[in-house]
Amino acid sequence: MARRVKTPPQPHSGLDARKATILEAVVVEHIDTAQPVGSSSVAHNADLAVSPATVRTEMVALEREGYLAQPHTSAGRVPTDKGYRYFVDHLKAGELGLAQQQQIKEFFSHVRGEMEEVLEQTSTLLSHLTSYTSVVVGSAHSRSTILNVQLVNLDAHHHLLVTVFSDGTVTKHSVLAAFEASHVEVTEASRQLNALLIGTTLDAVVQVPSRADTIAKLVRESVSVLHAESPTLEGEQVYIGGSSRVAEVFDGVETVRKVLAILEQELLVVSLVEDILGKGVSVAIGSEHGFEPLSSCAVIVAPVSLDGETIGAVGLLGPTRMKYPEVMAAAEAVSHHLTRHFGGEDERG
Amino acid sequence: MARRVKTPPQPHSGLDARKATILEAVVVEHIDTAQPVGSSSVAHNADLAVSPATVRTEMVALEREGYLAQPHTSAGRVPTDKGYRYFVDHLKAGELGLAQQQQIKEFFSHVRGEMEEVLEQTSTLLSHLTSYTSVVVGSAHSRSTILNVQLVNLDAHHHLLVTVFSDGTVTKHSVLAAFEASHVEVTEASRQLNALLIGTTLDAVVQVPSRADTIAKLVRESVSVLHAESPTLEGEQVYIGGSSRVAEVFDGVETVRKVLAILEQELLVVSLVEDILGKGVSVAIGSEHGFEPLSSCAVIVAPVSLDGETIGAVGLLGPTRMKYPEVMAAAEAVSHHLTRHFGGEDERG
DNA sequence: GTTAGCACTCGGTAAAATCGAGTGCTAACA
DNA sequence: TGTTAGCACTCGATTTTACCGAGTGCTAAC
Repeated sequence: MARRVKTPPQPHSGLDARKATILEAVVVEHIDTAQPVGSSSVAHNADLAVSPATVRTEMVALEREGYLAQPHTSAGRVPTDKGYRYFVDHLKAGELGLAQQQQIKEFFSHVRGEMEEVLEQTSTLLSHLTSYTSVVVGSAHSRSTILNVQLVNLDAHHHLLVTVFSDGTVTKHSVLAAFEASHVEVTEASRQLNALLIGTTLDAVVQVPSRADTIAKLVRESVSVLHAESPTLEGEQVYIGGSSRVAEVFDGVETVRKVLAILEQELLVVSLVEDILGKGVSVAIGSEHGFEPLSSCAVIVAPVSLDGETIGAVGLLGPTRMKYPEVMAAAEAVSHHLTRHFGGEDERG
Repeated sequence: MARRVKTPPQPHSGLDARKATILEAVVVEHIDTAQPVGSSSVAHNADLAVSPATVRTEMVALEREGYLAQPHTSAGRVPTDKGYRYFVDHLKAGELGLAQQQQIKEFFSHVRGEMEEVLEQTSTLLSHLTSYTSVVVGSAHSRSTILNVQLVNLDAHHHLLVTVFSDGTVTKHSVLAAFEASHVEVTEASRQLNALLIGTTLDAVVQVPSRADTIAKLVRESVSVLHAESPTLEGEQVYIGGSSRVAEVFDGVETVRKVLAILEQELLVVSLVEDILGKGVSVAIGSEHGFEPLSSCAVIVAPVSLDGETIGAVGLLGPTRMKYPEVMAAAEAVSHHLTRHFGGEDERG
């Protein structure tokens, strides 16, 4: 699924302390106000003991180096993607508001149910916490082994193949047979399927009986249906929370439309998240991810793991001028809680 | 203000032929242009052999009777909800474009897979067909009987209860036991559960064994987990297609936000659709459904049935000035095809 | 009942005027 | 050499004004 190479964060050259302070001040204020930031407010705001004029000369330099941009002459400065990147890279560990910590704790102490439900509710939680749109991805189970298979007959021709995997996921597949099969035959086929499949993974090839009787045909049909499962499509669940936030945090109908259109395509969302996914909390700003229609967005992703393996991810999507510290902290906190939730004392969905 | 002779408000039925023609012309043009419609364009457009002045007098009457409204003096007229209602009620059977008929046929001849997937893809189809946001609801299965139950153990304490219903749906529930249970015990519990539950419905109470051994405890735990299932929440699937359309067809960020926020809440959507659901294609315009935040929307709903019973619905959501004829035709066509698809020759998900 | 004629209304648009935040530059200063 | 005050200048945003014209309601004639 993940195709593109991730661009490693540029090792930023210089930027002496004062330039860094100024850049940070610009980013912070612009995130807050959504307006271009002028030299005087920076001079006041940050505890630089310098005049606006000095700030201005520094800003010219920052602009030349690509950290800031000017919407037009005689306007304040606005951070570029590169500016945000610097800001994010030099962020000290974000702090999460007490209220939000409380909310997370509360949520995870009360939540219960299957993994699917937990993930779905988590996406709602995340969007409430951050007021951005959230994306929660539960990864595919193609590596899991089969714990149990059951062929259930609906009527003479229609059967349902229900498969339980070791990671707790369950799939069902219709098996439509051209021939009639009795209840007894289906039960026997079910038994044989279990003998064949238990312990194997989906992509493992199994030896199917070549006999021509009803039972063998049922078994063959079932196995082939199971193998036909597209490994990419199935099992990769996507839960999107707070899509209405898109209309709040982006301006411009066209942008809103584009972002919503992307969110509709779950496959795209999955690959986007997986591209960005790194070891800890990862951020893709503006054009850093390859998705042109999302060039005005920033995406924050944190992994969720079980037994050391990444089994999913939580993500947040907002404008490039999003509240990075809080949102990154929230993503990290939730990803931690989720990891503990699935790995730990509780049921494993 | 000059007081005129009061004419008692006409009961809905009235509207002589000419008024009806004028109203229809206004509705059609306003749906097309989104602009207030003036008397002269109506006089031209509709094949009335009358002058704009006459149209104007009629419009005054239509306004007095509540079918039309004026955004402000010296602007054209705009249909009210009542106006749209009249239009819809007096619509002759809508005709569907050939291209769209083709698209539907194509879709249903190729689509396959479980009901869930079909419904999901249908929602995408609908939104493509109509360029509005679509809602597809698959109704709950609480009335179905249980065909098969399987208790699978993940490890000593975690088990998974997988239930197959006669309508082809499958549910899973985690069963977390405080005590250890062996593979053999779980298998036996599974067997007993099948004996107990096959053929019953979810809300039927079953006699559970009162013994204190591991197997009996597993059985009791499983049955209670199954009964704990909220009958409203489970099984009622909602698929929303083309939510990005919201940003296209509504104007005003606030409206977009509100509509998206509603769509996020699946329960609300289900109850909205079920409220509107009638025998054939039903329409709710503006404030006709009780949802205040959707007062600028119209919703079109058509039922999907299996064996004479309603098992779901397809819906379309757009602004009150939506293209009723086409959209109603599309909803009807798709609902028909779906009904046939599930009832007929194909697999039944 | 219908229509032409007409004065009137009022939102929308465009041109003009104004404002002011913010800039870049220069010259003086530590 | 780096910093700063001073200053002229820029240019988007806002307000003001003027104006157009689509569309109306009314009236008087057909």
